[in-house]
Amino acid sequence: MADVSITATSKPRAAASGQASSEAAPTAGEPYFDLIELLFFAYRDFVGDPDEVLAKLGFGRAHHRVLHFVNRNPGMKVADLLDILKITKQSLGRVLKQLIDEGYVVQKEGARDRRQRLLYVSPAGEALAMKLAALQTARISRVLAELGPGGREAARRFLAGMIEAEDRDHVLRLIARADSLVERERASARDDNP
Amino acid sequence: MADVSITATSKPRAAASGQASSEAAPTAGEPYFDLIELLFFAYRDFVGDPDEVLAKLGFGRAHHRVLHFVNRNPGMKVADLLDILKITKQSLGRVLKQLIDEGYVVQKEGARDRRQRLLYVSPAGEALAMKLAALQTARISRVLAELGPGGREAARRFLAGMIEAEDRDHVLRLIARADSLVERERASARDDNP
DNA sequence: GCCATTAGGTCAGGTATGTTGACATATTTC
DNA sequence: GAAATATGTCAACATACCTGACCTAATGGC
Repeated sequence: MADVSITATSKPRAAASGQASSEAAPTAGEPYFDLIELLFFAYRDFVGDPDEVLAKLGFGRAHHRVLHFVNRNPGMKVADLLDILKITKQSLGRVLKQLIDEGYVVQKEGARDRRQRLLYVSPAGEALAMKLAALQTARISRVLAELGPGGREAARRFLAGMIEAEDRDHVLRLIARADSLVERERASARDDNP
Repeated sequence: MADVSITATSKPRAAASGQASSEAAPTAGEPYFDLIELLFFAYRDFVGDPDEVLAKLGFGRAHHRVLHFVNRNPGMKVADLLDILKITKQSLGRVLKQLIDEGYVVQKEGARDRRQRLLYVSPAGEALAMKLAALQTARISRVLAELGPGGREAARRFLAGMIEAEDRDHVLRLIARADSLVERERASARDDNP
């Protein structure tokens, strides 16, 4: 990003302290412009790293989301994915088909319910998903190292709070369950006694 | 979001503690899946509030971004906006034209350089921009109230750290400068002695 | 066993937002 | 006067969404 020089009304002043001038809390309805804009820029760079890798494979952000959640929730149903991503079946169908055709995702018929097409990542799919997660983790790690102890918990609480109240518990459960799911998958890969 | 029940490998276990099981720090390259996913869900809900309002006006997220930055940086050049949004002139042209045609943004010829078309929000544009910012601020306010003192600064440091290092200083300057710009605009609207 | 429901897939067509590339016009700068 | 700059525009295209309609196969209630 080049310098953005506002020419019309710009006059020399205390501009550019480097750290956005802080702690003038938006008491009477003053918008939190700083956090609004930081969230915009932070999110863009956060998804930017994976985007570059994906573009080389002919994939986009939509493929990333599908691959990510399937990797995190092996054996999930198509309907679960639709629910998490909040997109339509048709939209999911297109990207899912590409991921399957190119061997990153596989479907298995449900054992109890044979209508279901349970979703799993292939070894290549897991490798890609983990590569993308590693890129994002690297960015996060750098930040948390700068923030020191408590930074992770603070970030987590802020972000969790930003989630729509109605969905928040579901999301937190999803994250917790996925953690234990992946752990269980690994255990049963080492040793067939989950 | 409905319940997402993973049927294939799911067995009863310590799932769903409500608060994602914490503080098992990703030491040896363990991805920060929790923060990755929280960022995804938080951002989606963060932009979701404005999206609803915008949809009723026939606008999309692209219009929001343009309107937001013009509101925050009155008198900015088209080139500045291209630089912030990192999109092409043609993409910007389409949404900018709509915002101008519908009276939310106005252009004025630059005084020093008459090639420039400096961008300003109209009163209607400012009202809309502030309405959208208020929605996002309401969400943020609720979170910060839950987090207690220091929450805002922690969130700001986390988000600022997530921005690409190369751009970070520019963004922080942009935010700081916009704060003082808006303040100055208001002062000169009250009293013609900036 | 019949039938409604469910899980999933697919066709057809439309919108929003982005892209490249090529030009055009006015203005400033050297 | 020529080169560079700020902006706008035309044309064509790609992606990622959407709505609506319709299909198959399997399940489950009765």
